[in-house]
Amino acid sequence: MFKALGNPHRLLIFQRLSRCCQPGTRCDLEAAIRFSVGELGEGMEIAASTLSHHLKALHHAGLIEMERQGKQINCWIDPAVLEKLSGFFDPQTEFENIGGCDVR
Amino acid sequence: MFKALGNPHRLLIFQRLSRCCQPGTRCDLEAAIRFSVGELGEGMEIAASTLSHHLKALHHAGLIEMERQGKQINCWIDPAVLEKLSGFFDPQTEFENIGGCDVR
DNA sequence: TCGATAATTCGACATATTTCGAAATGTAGA
DNA sequence: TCTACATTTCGAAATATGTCGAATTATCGA
Repeated sequence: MFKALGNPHRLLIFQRLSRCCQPGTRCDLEAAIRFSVGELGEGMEIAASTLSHHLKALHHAGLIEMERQGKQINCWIDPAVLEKLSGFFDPQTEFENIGGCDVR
Repeated sequence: MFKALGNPHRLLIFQRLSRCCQPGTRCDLEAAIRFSVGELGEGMEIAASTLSHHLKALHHAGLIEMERQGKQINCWIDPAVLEKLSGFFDPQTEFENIGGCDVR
């Protein structure tokens, strides 16, 4: 997961998807902010194929979810992933691997 | 920082240093667990030069502190780094760059 | 069915990363 | 001062990553 976040383009994509709810609100899967692949690439000077490659890496790492919605593919972050990641840096929390996460 | 944590050896080193205090205890700089370079490499089948290289990368990323203590060099994590990193994954927290952190 | 739009797969290439061993540096103790 | 120990610096080599353009797949609407 950290390897996936270690690339500037992928980190930016992840950050765009991270702002999943308004301040004072609690995040849930339904409220999770969603962007299509094309929208995520806006402002990033990167070829479509490269963008696709990065999204695949993020998904493969278990960081983002993807689902086709008509012509486009929507991406979002499961709030549980954010909680797990946050907990990783808390010495009091015991870290466990997350579902779709690709561990070698 | 995530790029630095993205390597399995470096992540292991970071995790060893992360358990900075006992459950129920609050972490502080004094209580931070410290390991020498040699101790950190124990059990990792890696050349000393490679270990040194990884430690340098972690330090350069602002993840660990290093200080010579006689013949050896001690390493530890500033608890503030753990809090910052934890906060990065909290949508309610505004993330700011940390002191020694190397941003490009 | 055909064309347009959205995204992915593939192959190629330049650049980065990981790793090692040999040599160098810094420190403590005999 | 000389030696042993701990660690770093310096190339060099193998492997991995990031990037692109061209071709392909999937879906919608005329």
